[in-house]
Amino acid sequence: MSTSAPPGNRFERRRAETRRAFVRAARQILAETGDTSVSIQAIAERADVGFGSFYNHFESKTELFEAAVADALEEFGQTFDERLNGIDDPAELVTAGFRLSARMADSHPELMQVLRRRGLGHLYSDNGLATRALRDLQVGIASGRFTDVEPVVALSALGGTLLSLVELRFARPELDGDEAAVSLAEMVLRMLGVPPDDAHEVARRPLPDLG
Amino acid sequence: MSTSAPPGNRFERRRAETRRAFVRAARQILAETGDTSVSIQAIAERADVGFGSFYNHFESKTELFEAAVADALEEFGQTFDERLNGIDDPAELVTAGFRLSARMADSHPELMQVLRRRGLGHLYSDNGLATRALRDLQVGIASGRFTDVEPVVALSALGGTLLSLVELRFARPELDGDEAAVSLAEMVLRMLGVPPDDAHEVARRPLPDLG
DNA sequence: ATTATCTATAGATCTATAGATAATGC
DNA sequence: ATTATCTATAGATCTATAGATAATGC
Repeated sequence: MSTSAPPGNRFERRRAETRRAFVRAARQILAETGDTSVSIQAIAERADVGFGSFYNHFESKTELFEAAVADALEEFGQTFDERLNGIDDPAELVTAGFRLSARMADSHPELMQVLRRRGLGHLYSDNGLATRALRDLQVGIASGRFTDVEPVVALSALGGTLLSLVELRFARPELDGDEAAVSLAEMVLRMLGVPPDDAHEVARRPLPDLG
Repeated sequence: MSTSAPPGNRFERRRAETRRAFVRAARQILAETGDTSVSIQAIAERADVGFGSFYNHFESKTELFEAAVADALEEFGQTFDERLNGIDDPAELVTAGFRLSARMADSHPELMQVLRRRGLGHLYSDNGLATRALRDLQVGIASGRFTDVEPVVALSALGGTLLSLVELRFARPELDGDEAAVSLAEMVLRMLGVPPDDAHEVARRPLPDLG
């Protein structure tokens, strides 16, 4: 039983590390300029990895950037899982998710910029995030917490508003992010059929430590 | 008084036409693949214009694609102005705007794909669309039709949900677009503080011909 | 012995410009 | 006479690969 080593032998780990370096560099580029016409050479330099290695891991730049977006979505989803587990009320989950996202725009700008630039295109792809959100929505509908909504349309609206919050955080950094998140979450709860009074209260309920 | 000629002499019109050809080609590319790393040569070919002409109009590809997005937003805004003028109730405007957008995803796919790929980044820039939406929101707030919302946050949510509807249209073409638009508009109205019963009724009210 | 990484490079492609051509104004 | 467009091209850059090197497995 090894103490901390990831799976695979040293060879495979080394290979995986090179791949990760490429993905990390691609994520940085997506976050900073979003300009995917950058040369493979420039990406390899940023990754501090030999140029030719690229072809051991990816067939094209497109493939690399796809992997980078998937990686960012995965990390975002995992952060949600870690921070929001234990919240049972779907309405509270929405609020907490929005507030956490606003916070992450400050604490994890690189990750959130990727989301901002590429998130919309993955609203309905079957990444962990969309699946998870749909499940939470269905729980809320089944329990009667959410009413008068169709799951797919609600997923659409939830994703769109979340992205617009992220966009708002970056476009208007002078605004109070948490306040905007609470305000938007309240609106989204009403949208999901939560009575206005409840929505107001739930959105402002103290939340577990979001880290 | 000339019959149909746009402003400027023939020279200027010819010049303007070349520029338009570039913008049109750039819009097509944004709609089809969104891959802005396409070569200037390829763009010029698609525009059926000499390659060197590019530099008479734009300093860089980025500048061209910015112009292309602005052009699409402008056209979208003008379509709204044409089709939705005469609708006084801000709540009805929201519904009509959503339904019109869903329809345009079918009738003007090229335009709407540009919006889908680049719209989020222009939610808060001062293009005619955002300005117009903010004005309508403020009218609604002033008249009491919309309640419990902050204008900027509401603008954010409105833009995000609209984009998610467009995304939905393209990602799930098998769904009934108008139905989804009505359903989402109803949710958005609740979000804007319209009482659920009203929201249900208004979203389904017969609308003036949207063309 | 095997396999990934790295370096070097051929060939393809792209950008930006210079100079020729064509269209229009006056 | 003026100005935009077009063609041709120099120089820069990029991609994809071949072959050398380094790291690890067995």
